[in-house]
Amino acid sequence: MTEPSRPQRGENLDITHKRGKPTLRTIATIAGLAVTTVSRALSDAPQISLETRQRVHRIAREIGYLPDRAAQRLKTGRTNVIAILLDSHEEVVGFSTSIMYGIAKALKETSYHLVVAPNFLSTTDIEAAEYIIRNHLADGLIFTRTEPLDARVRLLLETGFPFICHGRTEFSTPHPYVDYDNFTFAYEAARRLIAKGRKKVTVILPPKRLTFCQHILHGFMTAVREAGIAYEIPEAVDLDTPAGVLRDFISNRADAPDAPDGFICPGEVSALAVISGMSDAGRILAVDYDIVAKETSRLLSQLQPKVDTIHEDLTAAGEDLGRMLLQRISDPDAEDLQLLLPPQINFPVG
Amino acid sequence: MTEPSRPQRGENLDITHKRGKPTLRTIATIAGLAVTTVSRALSDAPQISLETRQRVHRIAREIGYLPDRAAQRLKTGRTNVIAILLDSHEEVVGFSTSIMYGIAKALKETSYHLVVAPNFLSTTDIEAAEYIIRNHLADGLIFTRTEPLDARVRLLLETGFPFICHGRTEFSTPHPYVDYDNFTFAYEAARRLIAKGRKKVTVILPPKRLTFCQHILHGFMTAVREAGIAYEIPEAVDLDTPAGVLRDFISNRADAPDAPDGFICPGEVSALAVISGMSDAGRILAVDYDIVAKETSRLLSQLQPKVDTIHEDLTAAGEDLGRMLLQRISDPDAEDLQLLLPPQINFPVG
DNA sequence: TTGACAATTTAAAACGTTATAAGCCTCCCG
DNA sequence: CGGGAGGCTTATAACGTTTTAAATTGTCAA
Repeated sequence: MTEPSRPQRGENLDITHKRGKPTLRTIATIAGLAVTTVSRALSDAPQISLETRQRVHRIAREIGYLPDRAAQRLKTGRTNVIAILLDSHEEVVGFSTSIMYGIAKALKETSYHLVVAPNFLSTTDIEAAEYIIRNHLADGLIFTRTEPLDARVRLLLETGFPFICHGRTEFSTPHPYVDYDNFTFAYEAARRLIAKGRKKVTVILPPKRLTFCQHILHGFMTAVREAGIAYEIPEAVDLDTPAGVLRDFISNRADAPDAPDGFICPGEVSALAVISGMSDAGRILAVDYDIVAKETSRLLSQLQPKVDTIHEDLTAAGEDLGRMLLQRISDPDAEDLQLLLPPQINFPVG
Repeated sequence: MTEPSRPQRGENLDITHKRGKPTLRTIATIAGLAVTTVSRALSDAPQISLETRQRVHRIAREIGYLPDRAAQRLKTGRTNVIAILLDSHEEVVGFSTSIMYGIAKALKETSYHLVVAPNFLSTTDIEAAEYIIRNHLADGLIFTRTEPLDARVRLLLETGFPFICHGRTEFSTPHPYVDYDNFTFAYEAARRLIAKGRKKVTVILPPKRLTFCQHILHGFMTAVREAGIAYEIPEAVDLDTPAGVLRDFISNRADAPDAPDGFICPGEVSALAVISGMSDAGRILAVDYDIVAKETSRLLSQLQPKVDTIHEDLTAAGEDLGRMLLQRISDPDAEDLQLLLPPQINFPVG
């Protein structure tokens, strides 16, 4: 199978290259082929004979050849880079690490790298996106915390740049997204509280500008209206409120008349803050009040087993985001790039 | 100052380029200069006249020129990439997001990008580093959670590849690092507990293989010996123990004889787990026992103000890591690339 | 025997940048 | 007036890949 005496046409038989790394030329010299042939063989072009293709692949594997990203990028214009836009919100505990881990998982075995593009490259996050598009710093973009008429989405749709976001929008043009079914989360959470016999329910909403705030509110109100139960929506606090402020708010509210006894917390920190606040007011969890919380780690359910939890798997979401963005990049007309992930309900029986 | 009638020597006066992006040639055409000249002018080579340099810079700014990373990388061999090795440990809440944010902050305004290299590119984390070095996928490496004879550090020292780690090692060859002064943390934490009149102190240690476990133990033991106070070191649990397991362990221990009444928790989750466990055993924080905890967010002190906290600013650490790695890259002989960050003690007076 | 054709392989050019080595002036000195 | 010497600019060649077009085979019908 090996052809040792094939005529070597390369004028330079020195295999070790200046920078030491094997290149196409290294393989070409070894195989006695032209660089072009090696290139096409490696990309499995049908014009290259099967035997040659296999031989080239074998040599490449043996000498540990890896195509030079810079050269490929320069030639093809493709960067093989996925950028993730971090906004400065990231102080919130453990938020995007899981998502990034998931994305990285999806990118494993592909030639894509994941680069972190913090929004403070520019003054606003939209400018960060603009900058990346204009200068072709990536082939695709991922970001989170969408708004109904998200400026980033608008820009990306206009320019036709591949992207996927975690969260939906209200644009009429469909676009790729992965989202968590927050309607169902809030609906089931409220029903759980009602089933437990709570008399007045409430919910710590995300900041109003975010799309999923509406979804949660909608799910909450649907369950509340179905049951005809009392409720209230705090205006002074949201999920981004510092834990200490939220805690004080809750404890003050508990001391006032008609305090709610059922809480929906779409985040672990808020659940802990509610527990602290209620505790300050002398209320005992599972006795005086109940909480249903969304958790993205196993932290809350382990620390506070009396909290009913509904899980959101952000690592899985990240994996979907990565996978679907790659699809979008390779096929601009791809369908089915919208995914709504179902809540994982962990209520104990009874 | 502008020279409108300078002879245009380029044969191709078409400024708009195929891919639309301005290149050196675009500037060269506009300025009536050679590409080489533009290149050197932009890098402020002294051989180029000041006037030309300024003119070229101005044009570049006006048309929004940004050098092509791929071409630069191909030509110079420099990738302009910093890679951060994530290990799968990242489930732990909020760990590396702050560090990454800090690194990104340090890389802002430079030409460096931050890429996330999860260790599962390969089976072990050392292989991930090997892969990156071998294939020149980055100019420098950042990683965390070092061990005394860390395999990654050994490899990087041997190959001379630029890196910096969060945490120290015990190699005789000095290398760049940023670390938190965990000795002082543990020492001051123990002294605080002792000052509060606690009779028996304990500490939840990090996994033993990590360098900073020794530092914490050393600080702890120093304070304990100075004061001649009772202590114990739990063997069955560590900082990576799931919160629920730790909680059960603490509560069981509290029910047994000679239980400690002073806890050092070098992590927020462990502090919350200890509080839960002690609460299960009917013990009340600040009455029956005290905790001094390390916190990397403001979460714990806001939720549990009775916990004494010592702060570790991971964003700042990340910024130092980024900044110092860039120094190391540009000057292999740079000194002073070792930084020990002091604990920020937040004990209330009294 | 000669094209024609398919099946392979190849040479050459290009992507945008930088490094090397020249080039072209102008000025000054002998 | 010849010849450097500076001061500034430039042409050329690479980096490693892919693309376009062309060349080299062998095969087979006319």
